[in-house]
Amino acid sequence: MSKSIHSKGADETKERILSAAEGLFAEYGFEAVSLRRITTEALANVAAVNYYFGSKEALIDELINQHTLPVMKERMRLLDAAEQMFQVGVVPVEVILDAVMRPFLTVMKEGGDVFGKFIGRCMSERGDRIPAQSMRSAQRVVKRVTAMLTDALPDVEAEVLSWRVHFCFGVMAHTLMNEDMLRIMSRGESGEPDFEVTLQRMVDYCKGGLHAGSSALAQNSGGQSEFLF
Amino acid sequence: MSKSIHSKGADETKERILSAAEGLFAEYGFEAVSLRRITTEALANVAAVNYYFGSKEALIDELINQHTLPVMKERMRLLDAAEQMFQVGVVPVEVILDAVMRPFLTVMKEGGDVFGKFIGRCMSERGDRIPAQSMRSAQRVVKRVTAMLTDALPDVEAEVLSWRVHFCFGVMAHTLMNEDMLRIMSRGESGEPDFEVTLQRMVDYCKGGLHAGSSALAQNSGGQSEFLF
DNA sequence: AGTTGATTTAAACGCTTGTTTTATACGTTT
DNA sequence: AAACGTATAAAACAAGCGTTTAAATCAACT
Repeated sequence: MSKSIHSKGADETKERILSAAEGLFAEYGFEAVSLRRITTEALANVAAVNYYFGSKEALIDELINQHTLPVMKERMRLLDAAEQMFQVGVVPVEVILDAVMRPFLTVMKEGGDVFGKFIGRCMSERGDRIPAQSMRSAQRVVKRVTAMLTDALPDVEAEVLSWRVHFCFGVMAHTLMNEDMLRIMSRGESGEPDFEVTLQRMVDYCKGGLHAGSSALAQNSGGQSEFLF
Repeated sequence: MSKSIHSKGADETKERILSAAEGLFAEYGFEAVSLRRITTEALANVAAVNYYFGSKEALIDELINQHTLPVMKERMRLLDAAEQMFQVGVVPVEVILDAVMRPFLTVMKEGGDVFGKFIGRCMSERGDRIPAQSMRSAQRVVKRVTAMLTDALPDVEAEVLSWRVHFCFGVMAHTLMNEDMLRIMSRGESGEPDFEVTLQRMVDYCKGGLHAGSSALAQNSGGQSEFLF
C-alpha cells in the first residue's frame, strides 16, 4: 500500500527530476528547457515527468511552491521574533529588512547557486502563472512589511513608502538574478561567497533609500503591488 | 536601384514586423513567441522575417540595439552636460542618477508601455547573447557612472560603491519590468502615468541608498559588473 | 511591351516539442 | 507460485517550431 514500501527507486527518480529541472530552468529559462533535456540529465525517461507531475506546467508549479513557501514562512517567523523583541518600541528598519532578506540568502547558501537564479526566472518569466498559494504567501509578506515600515518611518508618506518598498524588492531581485556577481564580488577569507557581507550591503543600502529625505510632490494613493519576492 | 523607389510596401512591412515583435516579445518573452505569431500580427508572411532579418536571432538583436543604443547615447549626453555645468565642483549624486534614469523614462513615455517590459526581457532572458555593440555601450555607461559617483562620494569605499551602483540599476530594472505598477501607482492629473514623479522617487531612493552610513567590514575588491541597463 | 529586380506568397522542409500509449520489468502481497 | 499495482521503458502522437524553396506578384525601368 504505502508508497515507500512498494516503490522501487520511485521517490529518488522524482527527486532527481526536480533537482535537474531546477538547475536547468535556472540556467536557461522555463520555455527554453525541454522535458527531454531534463529527463536526460536526471537519468529518467521522458514519460516520467508526466507520470509524476502530470505536465511540465505542474512540475514548474511544484518547484516554485517548494522554494517560495519556506522562504515566506521564515520571513514571517523572523518578523514575529522582531516584534517580540521590540514590544516596547518600534521595530527598526534594518531589522525588518534583515528579516525579509536573510531567509533568501540562507536558502541560497544551503541550496547552492541555482536557487537565486531560479527565483529570478520566476519573477521575470512568470509575472502571472505563479501558483496561487505562493502568490498569496508573498502578498501577505509584502503587506506586513509595508505595515511595519509605516510604523518605523512615520515621516514617510504612504505612497512614497510603497514605492520604496517596491524598490527594496527590486534591489534584492536584481542581486539574485545576477547572482554570479554576488559570487564574484563578495568572498570571505575561504574564497566562498560571504553572504553575511552581501546581506549587510543590501540592508544598508535599502535602509538609506527608505530613510531618504522626502522631497517634492505628493501624489494620489497607489494600488497593491504584485511581485513575487 | 534605390530601395525607396523600387520597393512596394517594403519598409512598411519591416516596420510592422519590428513593432509587432517588440510588443509580443515584451509581453510573452523571446522563446515563447513564434515567428508565425509575429507575422500574423504584422499582417505579413512567415518568410518575411528571414527575408528581412535573416533569422529570428537577428531580429531580436536588431530590436535590442534599436532600443539600447539611443538610451545609452542620451545618458552620455546628459552626463557630459552635467560635467560641463559643474566644472568647478563635483557633479552631485542626484544629477548623475537623473542622467542615468531620465533617458529611460523618456523613451518609455514616447514609446508606449512596451519598452520597459522589452528591456526587462532582455535583461532576464538574455544574460548573455546581448549584441556586442549594446553590451559595450552599456558597460561604458556603468564605468563612467561609477567613476563620477566615486568623486561625488569620496567617503564610500570602492567596493561598497560598486555594490550600490549595482543596486541602483536593480531599482530601475525592477521598476521597468513591473511597469504595470508604474502605471497604477503614479498618475498625474490627466490620469496618464506621471513619469516625472516616478523619476523623482527613484532618484531620491537611490541617492539615499548611495549615501547610506557606511557600516561594518571592508572586503576585497570586486570585478566589473555585466548587466545591460 | 517586356525585362528586371525586389517583394510577397504558399507550400514544404526537417526537427523538436509536450503528451499519450503500449508494453515490460519489478517488488510486494495473497 | 500467481496476482497485483507501481515504476520504467520505448515508441508513436499530433502540433508547432525556424527555416528554405520556388513560384507568383508588383512597380519601375529600358
